[in-house]
Formats: sequence, structure tokens, C-alpha cells
Amino acid sequence: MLLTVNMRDKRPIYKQIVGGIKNRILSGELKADEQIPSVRQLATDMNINPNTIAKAYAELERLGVVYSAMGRGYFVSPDISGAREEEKEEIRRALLLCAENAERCGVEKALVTEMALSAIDEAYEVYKDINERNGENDKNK
Amino acid sequence: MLLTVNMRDKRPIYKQIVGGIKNRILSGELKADEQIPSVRQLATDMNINPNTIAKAYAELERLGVVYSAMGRGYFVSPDISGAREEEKEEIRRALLLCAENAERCGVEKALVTEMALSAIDEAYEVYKDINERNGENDKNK
Amino acid sequence: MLLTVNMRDKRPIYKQIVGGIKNRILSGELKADEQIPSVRQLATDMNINPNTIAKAYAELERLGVVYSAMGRGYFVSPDISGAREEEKEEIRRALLLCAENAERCGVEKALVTEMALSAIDEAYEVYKDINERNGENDKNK
Amino acid sequence: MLLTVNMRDKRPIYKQIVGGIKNRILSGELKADEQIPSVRQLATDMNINPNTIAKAYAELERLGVVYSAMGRGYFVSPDISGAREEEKEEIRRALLLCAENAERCGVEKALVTEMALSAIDEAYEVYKDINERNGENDKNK
DNA sequence: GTGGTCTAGACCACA
DNA sequence: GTGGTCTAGACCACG
Repeated sequence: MLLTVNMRDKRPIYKQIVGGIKNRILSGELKADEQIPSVRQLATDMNINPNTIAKAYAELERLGVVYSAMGRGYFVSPDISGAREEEKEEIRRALLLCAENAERCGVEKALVTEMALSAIDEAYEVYKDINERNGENDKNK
Repeated sequence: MLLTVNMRDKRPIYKQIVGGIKNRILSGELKADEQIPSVRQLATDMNINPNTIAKAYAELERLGVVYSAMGRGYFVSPDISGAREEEKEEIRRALLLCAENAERCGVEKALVTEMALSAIDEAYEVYKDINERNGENDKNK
Repeated sequence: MLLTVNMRDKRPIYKQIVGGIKNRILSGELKADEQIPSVRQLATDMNINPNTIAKAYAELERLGVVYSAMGRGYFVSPDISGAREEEKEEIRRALLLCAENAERCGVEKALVTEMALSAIDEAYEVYKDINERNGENDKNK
Repeated sequence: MLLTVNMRDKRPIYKQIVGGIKNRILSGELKADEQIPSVRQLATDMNINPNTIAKAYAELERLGVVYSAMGRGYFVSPDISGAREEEKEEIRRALLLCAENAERCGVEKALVTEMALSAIDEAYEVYKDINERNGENDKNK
């Protein structure tokens, strides 16, 4: 299964799909010019209305991470450097929002810094864990 | 003017009000048991539908940062330690979300760390500026 | 009637709406922060499905010529300089496409130039005619 | 390679082919009664569905720039003056559309004129470059 | 088979 | 009342 929607996630379904596929492209999991599932295919796989998938795909195209070829399907853009820079900028903005919010609430700078560093550690620890788990799986083969 | 809402902000107006007042309380700008503007007063001041203000105040009461005295208005809660802890937890969650997103997009850990630290610096620079400006204001009093 | 769709126009309905409203904004006919018809209102006025209008409005927002305020409606952006520059760039590209096509077909440069100048004259003559007609209307008042 | 199609071009493939071949005929690159590649040949050369090529060739025949000889293939029409006139008319219409659009958006007439002239200059600069390059090729023969 | 557009009708949150 | 999302089902052009 390429994607699953999280019903507890407050984001609309089509944005979850946008985020999921964008992540898979930016992380290199989906390669340049590789075809992604057709609208109807993904719709039946995920048990979601095709219109919703189409809306997500249209936004992905607008973001420049995929392109559509009439009658053939959707493909990963060969050049995603623009989207990658935009993503970094978005992360930067989100971090700044967090920091500003903390500052306005009177949280001390040292505490915010500690929280940020531990959050980053946690996020990248998960990454490490996955790698280690994959390594174990490889051994078991 | 106690508060201003940004009509172009994508967050609903009532949440902008909740955030604005909560920040002013957590930062100590609004003191314990101090009365906040009445629903009607704030509604006319901000040129906003009273229902929207009422919704915001109800949410603030639910969060435990204000309490209502039937027929007399809304007042700042004397004990906001619970809300303060919750706010910290929320910031922590937001930071973790940022970090996880960065990790999923293949951003290197070092870059995220650098971005976070500079964002925090930027947020607290502003804080410092405001303090300095307030200091000048104090002199003028 | 603010807008009409031309069934003989090959462009999809939602793009005709986008173009029509964008033109009215860029030409100054719709002023900054002025509200445009609600999705449902325009849908009933034009006898078109609300989803189609919503699609057009979403694109207009993406283009930066309008902004939406949840629960209140859509409004003309106060700053449309970006959209105006983009529009000029688009016109420039379209003209270049025409010229390249003419060149590839072996049309002489002098002829293309004459055709372009007469086309521009014709387009701005219409403008003049409208002004004159308005002038006559004013006299008749 | 006689032709290449751009998969990221939004125009349908068969229209790209029609345009490409029509241009080569109108510019004199393909001479009267010269045979053009067979449907199968071009389909394998361009790695494109033969149905698409057939559709393009049918359109070219309808436009009167090629004719088919049952079982022997497609050939360039000896008289393409009609198609040439139609092409000029099409270019004229496209230029008028550009001009009208510019007028509706409130672009000043002088600016449109300047944009048109520079676009034509740019297109025919390229033409000049190609001629010079061809000249060099001729010397090498 | 593919994507693109449109209609019809529903539900939600927001003001 | 407003916009935003989602579903269901239809038709079209393209390959």
C-alpha cells in the first residue's frame, strides 16, 4: 500500500495525499519520471473517490513535483529542486512560528532550545531505528 | 487596541482571538483576576460578530485561562499553571512535527538544527527589541 | 450580469470565469477589498454548478487576485501587482509564440509586424469605441 | 530525427506532430510530392502509439498539406497556398486575441506594441541564427 | 486504459 | 448566510 489516510488527522484527505506523495518524492523514494498510480487506481486502492485523488494530484502538479501527460498518467518531475527549496522554507517558517509562539507565552529561550533539540533528536532517532530494523530484516533473509 | 485579527489569516477568527488573549495572559500582560473586555465591548471594538467573540471566550474558559462570573463578565484565572504546561506540551508537539516532516523530506539533521536555532534566535531578538522599546516607554511615563 | 460563459469558447467554464474576473480586477473595474459574488450566488446567477464556481475561485485565490475569508466570502486582493506582472509576462510569451510560429511557417518579418500592429490597433479601437459610446450615453442623461 | 514531441507540453501529442510537420512543409523544408515517413515508421522512431500518428496524418490531410496514396503512404501536397493563407489567418487571430487580452487587463497600448515588436525581433533573430548555421553546413558539404 | 471537466447533492465549520 | 470537502456518477478527448 503506497498510502493510507489517517482519519484522526485533522487535515483534509486530499492534503494528506499531497503530503504523503510529496514526502516520498522529496525523500527520493519515488524517482524522476517514474509513474505514480493512476487516479482511478489509487482511488480504488484507498477506497476514496477519484475526484479527491484528482484534486490531490492537481495540487502536486501545481507544486511542481509531478507532471501529467494526457492519456498516459502522472509522472515524477525530473527537477524537484524548486519544490525542495520551498519545502525547506516552509519548515523554516513553521519553526519560526513555534519559536515566536513560545516567546510570546513567556517560555524561556533555554527551554525552547532544549525542546527543539530533543524533538530533532527524536525525529532522527526514528529514522535510525528504521534503518536498524531494516538491517535486522536483511540479516534474517 | 487589545487585539487585532488578520482577515487574510487562514485561521478562523475565533481561534486568532483565543491565541491572542491566551498569549497575553501567559506572558503576564494580563494579570490574575483582571477583567477582560466584555463580549459586546470587544465585538464593537474589533468590528466582529459577537457570536464569534463569545465562541472565543467559551474556548478560553474551557482551556482554564479565564473564568466567567455570571452577569459580571470574564476574568483572568488566578492559576494558569495548567494552561502553561499544556502550552509547553503543544509547542513540543509542534516542534516534533516540524522535525519529523524535515526528516521525511530528507533534510539533513544538521541543517534542521541550524534552522531551529536561528529561528529561536530570531524570535527572541524580537522579544529583546520589544523590551527595549518598553523600557523607553517607561522612561516617558 | 457580471459574467457570461461562451459555449462556443473551447476553454472550460471554470477558466472562462477565472479569465473574466481576473480581467475585471486587473482593469480596475473591481476595487481592492471589494467583495465578489458568493459561490452560490454566482452559481445560481449563471446557472452553473457551485463546484465549478468554487474551482474558479480557488484558482483566482491561487493566482493572488482574490482572497477568501471563511464564512464571509471572497474579496479582491489589495495588492495585485504580482498578478499584473505575471499577466504581462504571459502576454509577452503568447506574442513570442505567435511570432515564432509565423517565422517557422516562412511568413516574412515585415508582414508579421504589420499584422501585429493592426491587431493592436483593432483591439484598442474597440476600447475607444466603448469610451465614445459611454460619452454619448452621458450626453443622453 | 524529423520530429520530437515534448511529453511535458500540455498540447496533445497528435497536435504537436501536426504542428511540427505543417511547419516543415510551410517553411519549404519538406518539398512538394516528397514522401513523409510512414505511420509505422514514425511511430517506432518516436516511440509513440501508431494510432496517435495516424490521427495526426489524418488531420494533416484534412488541412490539405499532405495527401495519401492508398497503400503507398503520405506525400506533401503540391499546392499548399490554401494552407499558407489559413495559417496566416490563424496567426492574425492569435495576435488579435493577445492584443484584446492586453487591452482588457489595462495594459497601455504603447507597452503592448513594444512587447510585440521585441517578440517579433526575437523570433526572427533565431531564424537568422539558423540560416547562418545552415550556411556553414552548406560549406562543409 | 488515462486525465479533465461538470453536475448533483450532501455534510461540516465558521461568522 | 459563507467557503471547504467529499461522494457519486457522468461525459469527453487523448493514447
